[in-house]
Amino acid sequence: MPYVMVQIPKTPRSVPTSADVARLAGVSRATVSYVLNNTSAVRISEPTRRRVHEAARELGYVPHAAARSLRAGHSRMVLMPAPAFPVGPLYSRFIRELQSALGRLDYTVVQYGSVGLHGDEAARAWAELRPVAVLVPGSGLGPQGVTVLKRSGARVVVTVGPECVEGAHALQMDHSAVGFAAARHLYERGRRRIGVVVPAEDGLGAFSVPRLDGVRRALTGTDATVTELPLGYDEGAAARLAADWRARGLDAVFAYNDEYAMLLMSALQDVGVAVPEETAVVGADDLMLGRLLRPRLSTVHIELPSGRDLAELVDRAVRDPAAAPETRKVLGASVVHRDSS
Amino acid sequence: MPYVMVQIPKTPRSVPTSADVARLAGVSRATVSYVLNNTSAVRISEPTRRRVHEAARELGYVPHAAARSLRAGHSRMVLMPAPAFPVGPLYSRFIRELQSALGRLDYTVVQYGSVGLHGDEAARAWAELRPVAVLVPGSGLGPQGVTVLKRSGARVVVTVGPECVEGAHALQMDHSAVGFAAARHLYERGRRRIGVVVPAEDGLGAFSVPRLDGVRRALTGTDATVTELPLGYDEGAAARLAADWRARGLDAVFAYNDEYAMLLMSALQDVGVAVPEETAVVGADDLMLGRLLRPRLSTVHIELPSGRDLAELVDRAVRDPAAAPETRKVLGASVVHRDSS
DNA sequence: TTGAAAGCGATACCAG
DNA sequence: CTGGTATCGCTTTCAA
Repeated sequence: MPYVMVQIPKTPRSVPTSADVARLAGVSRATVSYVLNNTSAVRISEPTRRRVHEAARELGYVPHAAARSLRAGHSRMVLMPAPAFPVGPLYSRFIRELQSALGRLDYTVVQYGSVGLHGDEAARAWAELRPVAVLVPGSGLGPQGVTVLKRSGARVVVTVGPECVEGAHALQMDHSAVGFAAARHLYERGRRRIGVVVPAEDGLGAFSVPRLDGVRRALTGTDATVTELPLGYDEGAAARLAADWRARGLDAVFAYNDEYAMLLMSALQDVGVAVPEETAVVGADDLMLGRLLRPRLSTVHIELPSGRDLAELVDRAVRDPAAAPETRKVLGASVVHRDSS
Repeated sequence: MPYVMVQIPKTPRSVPTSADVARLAGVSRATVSYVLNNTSAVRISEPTRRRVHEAARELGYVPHAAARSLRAGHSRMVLMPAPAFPVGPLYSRFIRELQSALGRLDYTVVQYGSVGLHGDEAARAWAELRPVAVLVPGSGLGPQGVTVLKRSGARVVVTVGPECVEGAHALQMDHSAVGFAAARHLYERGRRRIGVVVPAEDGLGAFSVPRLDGVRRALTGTDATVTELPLGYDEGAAARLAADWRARGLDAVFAYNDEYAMLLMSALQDVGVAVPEETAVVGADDLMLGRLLRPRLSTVHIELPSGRDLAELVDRAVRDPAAAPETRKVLGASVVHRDSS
């Protein structure tokens, strides 16, 4: 008795494609596509749908995103470079919010690990993935980079950082506002010889330089002086800085952020410098831990844009790429006065 | 006089393809591919190479990754889900190291923002990108998920977390070792009624539960007791916990990590509980800031695997996917005894 | 040394 | 309702 041998691969050699599903279900590839995408333009009979779903499940079929977006000519991938610096709780929360908001709008958010890539080289690497939108925190993307991205199909480029770049939307987070607020606060409380901590760590320059500039801006035209204080994030460095503190004659310091502030404040106390009497200390970021030290740390509370807002901006821009790039200033900086200043 | 109109698009309507480059350079698409990929199998004349490069530059040509990997049948993308929890400095450094090490091995590392996706659903979403390797921190990936990923072409799946999953390599980071070390330390110092802080925050259960288990494991068969202490990360919650502290009669607490430890220690001091005399406090993660509080915070120093090691494991496994999945225990936990215990 | 053409996987049009 | 088939951009034989 003759019979037809139907191959049922027990251990599938290669990854199943829609053609395999079609074969197993006894239909054409087109039908598979219709069924799995719930295409409303065509009506497929219920038994067929069932067979297709069944076959897909059995084979463990997963559609091939590359093939799909190649065919479609576009994707819904939003790309951001993965941060190259130690991320704080603020930024990390911002990213999570953004991801979840974009996810709800049906975008796929991907952080691209571009270590060692710089400027336009990085932009090209991102462009290879043909993302529909690119969000770039920090500086480092020039107009060239924006052009590369747009030329390769990105409908939206948003910079999230200090600068505006031609052709890109900008969430302008002007960190100089942080330094500005801190300096104003210190000046108003009678301080005149003001130190500004500048972290020695790499990758923080994008934040520390503007913060320093903000301090300078706040104090130009006054009788106050500004002194840069390079500081590495370790106890030894802090102790060395504190050792000859009195020789510097500073009566206040804006310490870049709360962590550096705590480090320095602690070192100052160790050498007997009274905080705030002799030297006022102000941090930034309003970390929980700043409230626990004694004296409680004064700080600059930073208001980042909500991830939802950015997600909406992206979505709007994707739908209407012709619209003029928006530039929005989005960094609230307000001093939280506690006991260290 | 008839002439041929050569279109030089001033504002390119669509994104340039290798065909456009070929046209502009006056060669075939094949030649473009050879030149741009430096294919050594064929020798292309220098003038031609120059013309191709010129044309590519002029058009701002960027190859299409999807098309390429579709044709090639594989990619060098390493995918990891983006963390859904607030990342600390340890983890963030680990990721950066890993990215840069894999980058040097010519992989493209991508963090996939899978918020709201769970278990196998997430695995399917990842599989659509056809990554050559998937690194999954934390738990949440079942054997099903591993199967889906492998079936869709992933040559390597590595879990980085508490569990081993069938078919996947595992960097087993057994956080119970952290609790274990802390508990041993406290026991040896004569403490018997030991509290364990369990963060109320979402997403931390993957760490807090094993840490608690480790404490339990260290103390079974002894005369010590273990008390769970749920705690939200804010001053109010800490104050409430501290308020009726003496009623609990605990003489020690392992506070999940340094941040919760500092929060709680501060609250205890506020209500007059002497640390370490009345209650010893131990944190974990060995943050810089723990050394700044007084008393200086005892902590469990955690040794994460180096990103380079993991990168090498991935690379080795990609080259030889047939090899048996390795399971490596990689979490050093050692107590750093300071003044709070 | 270069060009023509097949084909990777999925989709959407047009016939049947 | 369902099945061929052209197509997306790129690589890679095979011929010329």
